[in-house]
Amino acid sequence: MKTRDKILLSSLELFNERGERNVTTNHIAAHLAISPGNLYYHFRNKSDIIYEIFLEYEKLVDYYLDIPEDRPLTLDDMMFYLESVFDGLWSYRFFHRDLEHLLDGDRRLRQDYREFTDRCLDAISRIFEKMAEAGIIEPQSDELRSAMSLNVWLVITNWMAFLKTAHACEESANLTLTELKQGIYQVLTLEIPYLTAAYRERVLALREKYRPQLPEAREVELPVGKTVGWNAV
Amino acid sequence: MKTRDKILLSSLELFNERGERNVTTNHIAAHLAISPGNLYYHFRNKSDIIYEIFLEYEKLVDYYLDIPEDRPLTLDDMMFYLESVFDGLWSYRFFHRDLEHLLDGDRRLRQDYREFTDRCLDAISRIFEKMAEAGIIEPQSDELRSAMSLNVWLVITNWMAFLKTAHACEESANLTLTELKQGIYQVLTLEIPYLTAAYRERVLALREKYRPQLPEAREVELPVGKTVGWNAV
DNA sequence: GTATTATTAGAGTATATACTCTAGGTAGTC
DNA sequence: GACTACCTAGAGTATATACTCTAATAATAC
Repeated sequence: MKTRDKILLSSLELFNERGERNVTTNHIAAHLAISPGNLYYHFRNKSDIIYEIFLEYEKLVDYYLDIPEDRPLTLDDMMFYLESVFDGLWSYRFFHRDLEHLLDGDRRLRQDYREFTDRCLDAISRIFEKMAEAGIIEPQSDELRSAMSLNVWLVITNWMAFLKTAHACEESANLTLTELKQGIYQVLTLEIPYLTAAYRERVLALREKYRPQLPEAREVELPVGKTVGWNAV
Repeated sequence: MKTRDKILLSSLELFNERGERNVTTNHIAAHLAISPGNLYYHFRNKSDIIYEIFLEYEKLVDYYLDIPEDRPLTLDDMMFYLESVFDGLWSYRFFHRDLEHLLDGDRRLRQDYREFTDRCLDAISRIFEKMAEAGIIEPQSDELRSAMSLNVWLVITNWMAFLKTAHACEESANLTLTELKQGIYQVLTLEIPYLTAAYRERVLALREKYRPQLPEAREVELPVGKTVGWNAV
């Protein structure tokens, strides 16, 4: 593999593990056992590395969210979208973590990210529209669909932050893809009231698969008698 | 005012304006025209300052979310909760911005914040419960109510980040309280399908008051023909 | 007044971070 | 073999940041 690609790969890996804020260009170089000078031969600065990684992320999500216009959507499609989006979120999880700071440091990125968000919101809205056409959910007004889509976006993009801050016990350490995908449970919660009678039971069954499990570690840690909070029933 | 209080006040102000990451203890001291030594006489370190500010924030929100158990809830109550929570969010807006990093730097804060989140989620859930008792929304299962409350929390706490990243045009600069409160529109969107016939129209009317206005600046900046994205109808 | 305590100034330090610069190596081509 | 384009090493730098230390000053107690 070319050094340039190795730098991108290692950067992504370190960013995801430790957070962009805690990874310096020197760390990246050290991790690859190359010199800082070498790294800076391939990239003008740290922002450039981040920007290139964003372009990959963007490409991936755009690919996932390409909605077929020649056929109706199925439940399988919907689950594929959800699974894919959370996979993408996982692979580039450093990105939404320090988003605000990243955008403050790079105008291009800010502009591109805004357009990216707009595209995603349009895609979510379009998915809802086609789900209504397919009889999975009741049709909604454009306005409601837009607002709903935005709520879906907020839940999706911030589920990880919630896990890391409110949920994780120690040091926000080892989060798993499985835990992340419990966000699908939350997204499907948003859809429940709009489901048609024909599909309601099937979607609820799918949703059950993502229901968060009570983490043992946490229960042990809590004082006896205390509620488990967000997960309590 | 005592120097100690002045430090807390200035820190909050600077953190809110520039983000915690961009404000050093030296900045705070300079802003107050005191010496770094003086600042460190009053606080052991930067984390201590942040922690004290968090305690204030926590106290404020706990006060707002104190739910009266001796009478039913009204629509006015609900709007008061929403307005208050967003006011609090505004006053301490630096906090949710760099939350993850702040928690990584202070164990006490991590623990306290987790308990704070749990309390807030319980409060939201309790509000839904009492709104059902008051006939404003249809009653829901415990499980659904918990999941809903969590979604409400996600929307509330991340609405500002959305505005700053996806919405703001330049440098995520001047955000106003009014814009922030458009988050109420999003929260009420979550409630719509559960509203009872008796209250539906009234809540929808309240919601309209918070509907986001198309920002002129943004439309001008966009290429002709491009959709406005999250706000498009 | 004197002793004690609380407060403040301000120079200074250890560490880190993004990034530069020069010199040299390597691979392919004619 | 020499020319060229690409790649790499590694020491070095300017700046920043959180924090310390000492000495001086103000406030208070007795």
